[in-house]
Amino acid sequence: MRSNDGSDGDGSGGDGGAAGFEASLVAAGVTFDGRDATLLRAIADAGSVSGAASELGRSRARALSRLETLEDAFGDLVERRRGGADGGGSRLTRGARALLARFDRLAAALAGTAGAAESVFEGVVEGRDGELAVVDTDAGSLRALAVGDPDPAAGDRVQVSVRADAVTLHDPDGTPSADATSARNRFPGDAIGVDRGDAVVDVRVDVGAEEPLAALVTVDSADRLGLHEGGAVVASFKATATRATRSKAAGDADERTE
Amino acid sequence: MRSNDGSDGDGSGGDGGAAGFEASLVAAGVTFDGRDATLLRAIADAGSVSGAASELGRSRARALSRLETLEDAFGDLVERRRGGADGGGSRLTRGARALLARFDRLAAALAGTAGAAESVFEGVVEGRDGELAVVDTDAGSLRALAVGDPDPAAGDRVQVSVRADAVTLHDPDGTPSADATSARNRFPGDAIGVDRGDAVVDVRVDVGAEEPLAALVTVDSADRLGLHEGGAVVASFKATATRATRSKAAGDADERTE
DNA sequence: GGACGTTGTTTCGACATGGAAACAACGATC
DNA sequence: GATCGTTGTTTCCATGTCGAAACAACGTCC
Repeated sequence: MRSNDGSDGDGSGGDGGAAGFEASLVAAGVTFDGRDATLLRAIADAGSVSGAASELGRSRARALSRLETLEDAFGDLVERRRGGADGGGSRLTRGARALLARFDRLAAALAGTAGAAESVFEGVVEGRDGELAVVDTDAGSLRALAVGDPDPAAGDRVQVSVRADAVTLHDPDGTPSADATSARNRFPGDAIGVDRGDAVVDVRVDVGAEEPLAALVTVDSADRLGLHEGGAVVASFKATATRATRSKAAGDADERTE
Repeated sequence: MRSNDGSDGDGSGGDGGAAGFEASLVAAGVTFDGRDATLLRAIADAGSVSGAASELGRSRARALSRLETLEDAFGDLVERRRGGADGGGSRLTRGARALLARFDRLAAALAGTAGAAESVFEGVVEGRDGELAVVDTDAGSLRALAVGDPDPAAGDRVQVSVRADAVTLHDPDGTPSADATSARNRFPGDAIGVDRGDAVVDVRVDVGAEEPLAALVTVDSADRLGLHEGGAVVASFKATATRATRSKAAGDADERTE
């Protein structure tokens, strides 16, 4: 099992490179990326395609052409008016605003995902229960959502990932609530890393796997638990917040070239 | 507040289009995308760049050129050998395998995130406590991680998002555990949608906001709670699993064009 | 030494992308 | 009717991307 800290040194070059990643929406073979979002926003701000193109240092013909391509794939995005007061103008459709919102959410989700440490377990699927898979890992048996194409079947080697922000920590002597908590994956272990921020704490828990399980909790929670390095703790996370994907095969062919 | 079901009909065109989105890594102005990952994997499989290029229907010269560009940005990726047994060959470096792993994790995380319904609340930041923000929403006051660039400050209008898989449901008559649960955002409400799958249940909870809060729980949990449409339920989610980002301004200029 | 199959490099040509420029059309305003 | 500033459309040109093809170099194997 490995912990992946999403901000581990991608470098900071390039236009979108501050974050080290980019996300885009795809439909009908057309990609809606940050450049397209910028164009739509500039149109909304300027109230016209010509104003937006000028602002962005782009050719109006190309901007219009791009809008047509995007509209073919994503539906109407810009209402364009020729003549009239102000000579004409353009405004975003509801569809455009929805598309931008979706793009923003994707970007935010990615930023949230990339910024959140994620623990990865290696394991083997022991069985399936509908959308859930029971996976045997070094830390013990756990339940996870089977995702990917194709999703993992019994016997498959999988990688199980869980975000640090999905992990809840408990006092090992506490009485677990009888309601939803018994549907959670639970692992007792020892806190081997406790890094305090202003209001949140990064915790690493040795649950018996190769590498520690990462948890992100509030300072309030940590204090309430009396959390300290070396102390015993119980980590839990929902089955539905746990993902199992089939392990990828890259590198298997290396032995052939030796 | 809106719920965003990440799989809401993007269409299924294009190479990566089945999922409706793509993510890529960026370093030094160079983008590492699915096409690059496919090339690296084909090289590992074929044991040579020429074999890989042939398999992919690409020109060898371009594949080699692309590898050089990628290596300038991401470090050594392919060890290439000219002559020798088999005439030569190529193998992936550790760095290449790490890069592929990182790309896969990003893709998997995004797939996991996008496939999970996400509830979005509108709100205003009332105050900050280090990395956490206290946000006033229609559903009530909650705590969330302040993310984005710049991250939200007191007084900012924000969008608060929480994944359905981060939401835990409780019996309203149950005794909350005294440990970590009191650091959670908690909202009582009524289940207005209960859609059962084989092993997981999509639940929508009316918590008093404009749109319902989405939760993804196991069938076991739902049964244990006696969850049914119209029934009272308490929803909770960790502050550290909640994100607050500043609201975007697109569309504000629309009134100017009226 | 010749054969083999790879990497290394270059040239050519086709296609895609995108800015600059120009002409045409539109509808409100004066 | 003329003016204005937008949209609509087209052409031209420069740059970028990428496959096809060819020549060169390499090191093992026969």
